[in-house]
Amino acid sequence: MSKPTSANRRGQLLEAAATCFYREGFDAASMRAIAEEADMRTASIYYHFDSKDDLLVAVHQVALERIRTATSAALNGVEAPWERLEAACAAHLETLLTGGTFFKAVMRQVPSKVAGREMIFKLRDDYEAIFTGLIGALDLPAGTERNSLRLMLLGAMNWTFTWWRPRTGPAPSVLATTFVNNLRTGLDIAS
Amino acid sequence: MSKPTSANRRGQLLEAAATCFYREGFDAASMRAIAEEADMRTASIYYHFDSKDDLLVAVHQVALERIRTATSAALNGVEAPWERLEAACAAHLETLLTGGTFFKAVMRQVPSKVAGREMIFKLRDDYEAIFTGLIGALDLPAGTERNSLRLMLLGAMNWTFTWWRPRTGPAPSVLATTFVNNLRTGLDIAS
DNA sequence: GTCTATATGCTGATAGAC
DNA sequence: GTCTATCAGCATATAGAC
Repeated sequence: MSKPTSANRRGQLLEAAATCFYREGFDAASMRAIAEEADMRTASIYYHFDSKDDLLVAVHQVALERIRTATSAALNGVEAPWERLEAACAAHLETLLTGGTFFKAVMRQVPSKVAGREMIFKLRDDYEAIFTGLIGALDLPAGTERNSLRLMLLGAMNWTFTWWRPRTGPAPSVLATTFVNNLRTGLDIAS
Repeated sequence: MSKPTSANRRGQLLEAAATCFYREGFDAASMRAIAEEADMRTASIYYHFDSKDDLLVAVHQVALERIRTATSAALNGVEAPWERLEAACAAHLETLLTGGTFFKAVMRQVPSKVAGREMIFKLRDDYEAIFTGLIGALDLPAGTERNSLRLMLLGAMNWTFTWWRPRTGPAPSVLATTFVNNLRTGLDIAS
């Protein structure tokens, strides 16, 4: 039982792949670099995964499953619609910014030639549906574009990884409160 | 005068590079593909640019200079602070979404190993300073985080290229109005 | 300015021993 | 399950003719 098994090496490999994909980008990350990060030889990867593209899809599956769980869990016991949205944003940003390289590897443009691209988009869409539900539950002014609102909020959040830095950046939960409050309360004091 | 000159071929090459960088991503775009797109041989590129990295920096220089000009021009004759912000957002989105592949090639994560990375960040920061100014001119509620507000708005806008599609997506100017109004007027009707 | 030809190294992936 | 060894192809970049 203490010998390497397919299962535990697979997880280790996924972590290594996520790290390399995040650090260098998918195309620039070589199978050799991933193997080294996972402390094995290049050929051994192919026992666990059929191809580099497969590895990218698998990283997305794990990452989006984890962030979906975290965001859903943050909603437990929160009742008011705006508080629920804020809780979900806090969990999303917390996971994205401080949850490890896994998520930063995933919240970016998908390479155009990857086999399994459609699968990756589906996984992402499934996760983002949580926010469609939360925004659907809000009592909004007549004529508010809920779809644009969701994309605006997700865009603001997913762009944070381009500028946020561990020590100097605002705490993810503070950022979530700021973003949601900027939308909730009007910023134009003259109106 | 009708012969190829350094100047006109250079521009053609930059367009070709932007197209390839956008379509395939920087790392996946090969010098061969760029050469083919520009209708020349690979070796000829090196007469105009020293390296692939140089080409990326040059694409950024042209793109950011153009979008800076467009956004600045949109402010002419607009006086009210919120209207100025909206006009700038409309110009930004218009250029980004319908101004050609140049801009979509630029508004994305910068590859980590590119020489001239710092220059690219500087160019981007210089452009984004326009928005720092516009948000600085707004009369906002006490305690509003202007920096977070800028990053939120730029994030929402720069993320649009991941989901916006020419025929089905909302017009850029409509999108700008929606984004700015979502911030300007409070969305929480109970407050 | 653009070409042909090529140097040199790295790529993803496979074969087959252990 | 992991290894060594290797394949075939493509990468950026250069040399030098025209």
